[in-house]
This record gives sequence, C-alpha cells and structure tokens, in this order.
Amino acid sequence: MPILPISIVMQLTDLTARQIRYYEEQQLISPARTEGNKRMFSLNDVDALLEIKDYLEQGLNVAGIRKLYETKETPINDQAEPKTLSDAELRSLLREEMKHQARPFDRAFHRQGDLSRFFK
Amino acid sequence: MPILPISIVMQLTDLTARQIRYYEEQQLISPARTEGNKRMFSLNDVDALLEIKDYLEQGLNVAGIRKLYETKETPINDQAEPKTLSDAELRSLLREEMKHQARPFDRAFHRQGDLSRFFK
DNA sequence: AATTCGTGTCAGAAAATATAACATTGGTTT
DNA sequence: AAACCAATGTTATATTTTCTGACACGAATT
Repeated sequence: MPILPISIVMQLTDLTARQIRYYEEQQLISPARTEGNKRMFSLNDVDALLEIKDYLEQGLNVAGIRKLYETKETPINDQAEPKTLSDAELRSLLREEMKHQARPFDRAFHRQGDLSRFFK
Repeated sequence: MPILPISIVMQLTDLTARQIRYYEEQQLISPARTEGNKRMFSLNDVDALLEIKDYLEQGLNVAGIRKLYETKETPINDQAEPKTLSDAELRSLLREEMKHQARPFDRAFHRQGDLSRFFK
C-alpha cells in the first residue's frame, strides 16, 4: 500500500530526499509511483529505509546491503529473515564490518516493528 | 500523526477533494497543514471521513453530523462513543433521519477499525 | 594524483494541492 | 412554479512539492 509522500518518509526516517532517491537508484527500495511520477512509499518501504539506515550506520556500504537482500523475487522486505548467505558472502560482509569496528549484526535484525512508535 | 496527502485520502475514502475540503470547511475534520499549507491527514481523519460518509448516506446532513460531534475538546474522533445527546438533540436527529427513511444508527457506530482492511 | 562513494546543493520542469468563484442538482419552502 | 439552500462539480490561477540531472565535496581507496 503506497500511501506516503517522500516528505513524510523523510520525517519518519530522518533521511534526506537525496538519500532516499539514492537508495532507490541503488535498488535497495522500489517505491511506487503516481501517474504523475511522484514516489509513493508503503510502510514496508519505511521499514526498509530504517533498516538500511541502520546497516549504513554499522559501517556496511550500499553494495553490501544490496547483497544482503539480493534474492530473485524478494526485494528488501517481504521476508522474515534476510536470506541465507553463502560462506564466502558472509565472510566478505563480516570482513567489511570489522574494518569499521562495528559490532556484528544485532540491532538491524530487530528493526521489525520500529514503525510502531509512530502509531499509537 | 498527519502523514497522508489528500490524494491518498481520496482513494481510501472514495471521496472527492471537493467533498473533503467541504467537510473541513464545515468543521467536521481539521487536518493538519504542512508549512506550505498543504493538508495532511492522519488515520483518524480518514476514519472520521468514512464515518461522515456513512452518516451522509444514512440521510444525515452536515449540520446534524456536526451536532453529533459538538463537544468542547473533542472533535470528531478521540472518543470511543459519540457524545451523549440531550433528549431534544436526539429527537431532532431522529426526526431528521425518519424523513429519509434510513434505519437509525447502526453501521456508522461500527466504523471503528474499518481502515484495517487497507493494511495487512 | 585520480577514483569512487555517499551526500549536499542548485536549476528547471512537471505534478499536486490550494483558494475562490461560479454552475448544477435535488429537495424544501413560500 | 419560483426562489432557496445544501452538497458537490467545475474551472481558473497561484503556490508548494517533487522530479531529474548536473555539479561539488569530503573521506577513503587505488
């Protein structure tokens, strides 16, 4: 259900329009479009953006995040758990994280439901 | 939480922009405004609009609906049950309804939660 | 020093929304 | 029947929001 304009998503995620559009360009999200080509976001999109933000803050780069979600039919949400990674992929990602002294995956995996704080 | 632009509210309620603006003018709802003066609706606003639509279809007029919700601090939502009406008020409203052969209050009172069908 | 990545910023165009005025439709009243 | 009024449609014009694309910049990498 795409119901949110980018301005609201900016507030909800504390991301700039530039960042949001960039993540779309990098295929991390695929918001819907109105007839007039305006982006419209679903709550899932917002969830995804919060997750992306979290990963970035943990030191992952966009390519790494994309890898995490690269599955045939499964964009960035629509799945309870991020896909299973090959050993090689996993080691690669972890190495990436180490370089930025971020503790390995934790918070991002619990992002599910974070949006709830916006709705009483 | 005002998060929805009028275009989405139109889809959600199947009302025209004209109708929505008119109901605001008639003080049935008070959507928030952006800095640039664009209306932004909360889910409560949408709920209220669905309720308004229902009442209108039952034959009530805007004045009657406004009466229903006329309370100091309580606009149209923010209350589990529409306010208690004086006998005079109630009789007046019922008379109004009779004229339009609508069965007395029923569906509108159960509108709460109707929005859920939009969110899985 | 030259690249790359993620983001900021700016310009110009197009879409969405705002207000205001006038028109129409249906029922009510005189 | 004529005049009214409430609710909504329609149209015009103004303003805001969003879009794309280009260029800039700082921090890493190579």
